[in-house]
Formats: sequence, structure tokens, C-alpha cells
Amino acid sequence: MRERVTLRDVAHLAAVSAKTVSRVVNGDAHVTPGTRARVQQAIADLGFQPNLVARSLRVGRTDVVGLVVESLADPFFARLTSAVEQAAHERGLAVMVSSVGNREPEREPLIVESLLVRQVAGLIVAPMAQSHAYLAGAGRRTPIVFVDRLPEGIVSDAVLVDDLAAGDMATRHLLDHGHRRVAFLGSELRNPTTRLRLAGYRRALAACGLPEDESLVAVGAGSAREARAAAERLLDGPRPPTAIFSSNMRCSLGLVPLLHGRGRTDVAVVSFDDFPMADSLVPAVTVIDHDPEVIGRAAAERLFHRLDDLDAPAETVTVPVRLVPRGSGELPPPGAGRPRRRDQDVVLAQDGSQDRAHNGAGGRASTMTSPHAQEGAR
Amino acid sequence: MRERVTLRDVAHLAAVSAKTVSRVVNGDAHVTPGTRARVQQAIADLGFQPNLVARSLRVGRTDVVGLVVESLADPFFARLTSAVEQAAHERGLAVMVSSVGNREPEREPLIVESLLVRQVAGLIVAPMAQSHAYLAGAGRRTPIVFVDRLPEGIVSDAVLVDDLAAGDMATRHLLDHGHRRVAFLGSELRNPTTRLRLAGYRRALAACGLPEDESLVAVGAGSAREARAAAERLLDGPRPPTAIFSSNMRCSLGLVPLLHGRGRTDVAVVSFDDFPMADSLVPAVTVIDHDPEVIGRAAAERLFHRLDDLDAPAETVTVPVRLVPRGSGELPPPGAGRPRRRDQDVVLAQDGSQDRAHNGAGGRASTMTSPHAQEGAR
DNA sequence: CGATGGCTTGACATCGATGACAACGCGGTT
DNA sequence: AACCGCGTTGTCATCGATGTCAAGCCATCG
Repeated sequence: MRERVTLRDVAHLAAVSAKTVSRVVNGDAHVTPGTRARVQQAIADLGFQPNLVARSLRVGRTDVVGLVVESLADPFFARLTSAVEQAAHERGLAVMVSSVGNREPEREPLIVESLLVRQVAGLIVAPMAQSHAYLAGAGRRTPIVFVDRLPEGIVSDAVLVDDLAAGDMATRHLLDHGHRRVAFLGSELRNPTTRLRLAGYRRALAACGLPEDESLVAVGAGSAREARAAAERLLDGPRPPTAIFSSNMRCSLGLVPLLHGRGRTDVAVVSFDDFPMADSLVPAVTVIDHDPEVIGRAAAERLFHRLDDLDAPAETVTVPVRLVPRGSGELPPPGAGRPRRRDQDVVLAQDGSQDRAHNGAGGRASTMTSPHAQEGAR
Repeated sequence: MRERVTLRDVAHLAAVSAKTVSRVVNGDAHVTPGTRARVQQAIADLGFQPNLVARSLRVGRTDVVGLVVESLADPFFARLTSAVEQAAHERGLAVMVSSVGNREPEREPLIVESLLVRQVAGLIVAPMAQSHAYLAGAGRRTPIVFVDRLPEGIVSDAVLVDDLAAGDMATRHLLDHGHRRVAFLGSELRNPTTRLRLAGYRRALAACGLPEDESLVAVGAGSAREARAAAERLLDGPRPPTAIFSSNMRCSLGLVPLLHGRGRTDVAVVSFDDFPMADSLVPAVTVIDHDPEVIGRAAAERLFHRLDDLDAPAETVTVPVRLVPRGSGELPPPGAGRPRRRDQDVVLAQDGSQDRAHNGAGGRASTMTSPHAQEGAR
């Protein structure tokens, strides 16, 4: 094992003080070209690399951001992580990831703590826990940006998808194609994301003047297996739906194979979350596309702004979703004539309905921000 | 912003020295129950959390492992990362991930350096660069485990999949179902993984007494789009294949939609790498399953062993693959009668052909290890 | 010619924890 | 009573970098 090379070794070889080496390493201008050259030569000769741990201790903060997600095996979070990592890398920051695990939201505080004690400069958290009041103290020291869901019990920066608009858009799409019995398939209602998508579903029904039929709302399916079972109950009920809005990927991974297995590909489907091969099925699956890359980058950038200005008010960034028509969502209900139209273009949803702010930005990668007052933080 | 709470603050409140607090925090036995209780009370009162950066500086090593992969957006690496992260968490280690990017293997040394200067305790690297001689110095200080591919120009711990056996198994499976014109679709040949799978393909052909037909070998497709184009050339050639071994997921994501789009689902396909929905297509896609979780965990455990014993000889762990018959790989060639049999069971490949060691382990998650002499490291 | 000021450079303390070692107190031994 | 030994606790230096401040040097200016 080679010995560790430190500033002092370089200083000794270059016959200067450690401080001068530090100046050269940090690009301080107050060093004469001659000394600078001597030091750089010594650095090269010894292969010196500054010890970032020591630097972090001294300056009181690391150049690492922490990221807490539910599961890296989930493609949504994987792509989100990828985007965060890229954005961080561009800024010279490293990323520590930790996953909480699908079934154990109660571990979230522990995971977050384990990153905080490592003195991360900031955190990006996809919240699972019911309350985030436990962060009230920590959040003052370490900036936190929440993604995907709003934290409860704390005011903070956040990046959200417009779940309400998405649920509305998906449902309306099916209604526009003539369906009148549209089912909602979703996971636990204590998940705010599911709640918002369901609210969007209801809003679309209401806008269309349709009554709600609770027998068409199947929630609580936490896994593909449970979603499959829930979908079977829907299909086998007395008045089955002609169209289904599957409100997340796990549900779709239960629903779609079921429909194919039963030969029931006549049932119209819109899925929240795109998934690989969704466009190779027959019919290809119409999806609401989430764009985790856009969300991840927006979260990273929100965090960077926060690092640059710790006192600015908290902001919420809303990322638009888009509907990608591929066939399954454009199937007509049984007995209908030809579908009224065939969508070919991507439809953008962005009505800012989750938030106070409104603007007209509609591009795929565009986002909108809205300030929050800091009042009420505790 | 609350002030940072340090050991000294706790010491002051508990009326002991900082050292005693340190002893309590680290569970040192040489503290009387009375003082221990007083200190713990003070810790609780102040909400003290030890600063791991300071500890790391003092003890000379962090409790963080670095992971370098090609892209987190790739489900294989995402699941691998997930497994590494879980294993690390169980050992109280954090994980820093960095991705190199699909198209720029030359960035690998920079990425690795950026983790080394952060004093990671160890590294897990999915190599992309052509040579890893640049690690010869660093590798003596920081243990490195390579995954997925063997490093070049250095001897080190590694975790590999048995690519040769996998290529052999996939090809043999198609030959067993009566095919005589089996094509190979793969990415760049400078990728050792592709080379090994191709070697397996050739071994199976040779074992079957078939001549090689270079017009059936399509390599160099780095993206799904290029793979699609390469597959089109295969199908449109003068003597098209009746079966195709698609040697990685990107190739399959080009090939499979092409076959479906053209209505050529009569062409038999075996895909290396499973992918979501592969079993919902008609026919479902027969795959060689990689099991990134097993690979990731094996890599993490190899690294942990290394951390516990820095002087042990380097070892290579080989992870078995399995063939999952689902339909597309069992299609008969045109003109054949009924297929001879329908495989229902999972087939395990583990002949250790990449390595000197042999054993009979065959369970899904089993691995085999073989020691390497350290000779030849430079 | 001496004072002033700007620039380069270095000495020293410091970030927060822990290792080495010493001091201390207490009980048991001879 | 003096001594020894053991277990508890504290002092001090240290990990490797950087912030503070001042010394040293040279040039310019009154």
C-alpha cells in the first residue's frame, strides 16, 4: 500500500507551506506564477489528491447530496435517480442514494437520519412516511426538496407531478371515446398521489355529468398481484366497466397481463406511468407519461437554488404530464360505431390545478413554480 | 438555524470530558452505568448526532462504498444498484452512485477518481473503459470489485455472469427446437460481454456440427434503433434466419417491436436479459435471465470480505444464468412438424466455462468463486 | 530616506471526532 | 500502612485541510 499523500508532503517537496499548496489547489489568485508552477510540479510528482473528507470537516459541509427513494428497482425512481445524479455531477456534487423499501414507510426517518449524520449538503426525498414533522429541526440545517408527493407537517421545497390534472386527463380521454362505465384502479388511498389521481378521475366524471359508481373504484391494490385480483373483481362484477384507468405502473402490470390472458383486449385502458414494451402489445397501451428525468432534474435544480440561497421562500415546482395515445385508450365501448377520432398527437396536461399559481407553459420539459410563504413551518 | 451540537456540548452538559461521551457513543464498555446514563440523557436532551465526517477523518476511512455503473436508467444497473444498496445498508454503509453514461467510456477514470478523493471505503465498478491500468495505484489503497465484465490490465476481485455458457445455452435451445439458421444480434464487439456471448453462440453451433455463416452475425448495434436496423437487414437478406439470439436488452427492444410490427412473430427469439412485459407479448419472449439482484449482492459481499481482509488473494465469483422458456424461443422452424417438446422448467446454466474453477452448484442464487493469484498485477 | 500599501507567504488555530497515554480512585494484598 | 492493580476518566495530540492574521518583501510616494 502506498502511503497517503497529503498537502504537507507536497508543501515539503515544493519548499513552501501547506497553506500555499492549499491556495494553488483551490485556484487562489494570490500566488506568483513561479511558486504555482513549483507546487503544481510537486503535486504531479507525488500524485497528490486532496482529501475531501478533511476539506468537508473544515468547511462544515460536504459536496454530496442525499437522495431517498422508495425503491431503486422501480424504473420510475431509477430514472429519477439517474437524472438527479447527472444534474449533481454537472455541479460537481456526488449523490448518496438510499431506498426505504416498498413496504416499510416507517423506515424513512432512519434512512434520512443516516444521510444527515453524513453531513450531506442537501436532500431530495420522495416521501413515503405519513408525517414529516420529524424533519422540522433537521430541515433548518439541511435543505430538503421533496419529490413526487407533498410532505405532511412541514413546509418545504417540492417538485410534484400534476396528479389531479393527470387523473382528469386520463378519464376524460376515455369518456371522449364514448365510454360511460370507466373504472379506477389504484393503490392505497393513504397515498396522496393515488388520492389526487382519484380526485382527477372524479372531476372528469363530474364535468361530464356522470354519476359516480363506487363499484367502479377499486383501490388498495399495493402489488401487481393484488391489482390483478382487484381487476378480476371489476370484470366479473354485475355491471363491468368498458374502460379502466389504471393509476400506476404496479396496477398496470397486474391489469394488462390479465386482460391479455383472458382475451379481453377489448377493454379500453389508460395507464399512468409508461413501461417498456407498452407499445409492443396489441393493442399498444395508452399511457400518461410521467417523465422521471424531468422531475429529477427539476428537483436537483430546486435544491441547487436552495443551496445558493438558504433564506428564499419555499417553492413548489409542478411538472406537466402528457398523454400518449397508442391504441388501448382509444378503443370504443362495445356497441359503439367507429371511434369519433384517433388521437395521434401527444396531449399536454398542465392546468396547475394542484397549486395556486397558473401559467401557460406547455412544453414537454417545462415546469412551473409557485412560491410558498414560510409561515406555518414548525 | 439551530447551532450544531457537538461532543463537547454534550460533555459540558453531562459534566464529563468529550472522550467519555465518545466512549458512550461508541459503546465502549469502560464507562460506569451512572456516567453512561448521564451522558445518554445529555445526548437526548441536546439531540446530539455524531458528525460522521469528523469521525471519518480521524479514523482514516469512511463508511461509504462507491458504485460506478453505465446508466441508472438501464433496469439492469438499476436493480444491481438496488441490491448493492440494500446489502450495504445492512452493513451500515452508505452508497454513492455515479453513472458514466452510455456513450462515453472515457469518462470512467474521472468518475472513479471523484469517488476515490471522497475516501470511499471500497468501490464496485461495472467497467466500460478499455483498460483499467489507471487503477493499479488506486486499487492498492481502495478495494475494488468489478461486476459484469472483467477489467483489463489489472487483477482484482470480480463478479461475472457466465456469458459464455449463456450464449451457448440460448443458441443450443434454438437448435434443439429444430432451427438451423440461427442469427446472433449484438452490440459492439469491443464489449467483452458481447464477445463472450458470441463465443458461446459459436460453441453451440460447433457442438451441433453446423458451419458458421457470418451473414447471420449482426454486431455493432449500440442502440435499440441500430439493433432494429440490423435486424431488418437480417430478415431482408437472401437467406434470412428462422431464429434469432438477441444478446442484450437494447437489441431486444429493437428486435421485438420490429417483429411484431411486421407480423413476423413466427421468428423464434431468445433474448438475453429479461424485460418487463416480455411475458405479456404474444408469443411471450423466452429470455436468459440475468438476475441483477444476485449479481449486486454478490459484488457487495465480495467487497465486504475484501474490507475485512485486505490481503486475501483476488477472487472471481461467477453467477449462474437461467433460461426462462415462454414461447418465442420454442417456436418451430417453418416447415417443421410439431415441436419436439415444450420446455416448462427453468434451465440453469452453470458450467464455469469462463473460469478455471468448477463445481456443481446449480441453485438459482448460488454462486461459485475461484481464487486468483495476485501475480501479474501492475 | 522613511513611510505606506499591496502582494505573497507562512504560522497557527480550528473543524469534531478518536487514539495513546496518563492520572486518579478504589479495593485488595502483604 | 504502603503498595499494587484494575477500571474509570481526562488530557493532549492528531487526522488533512482551510480561515485568520500577521510578517516579510518590494515598489511607490511624499
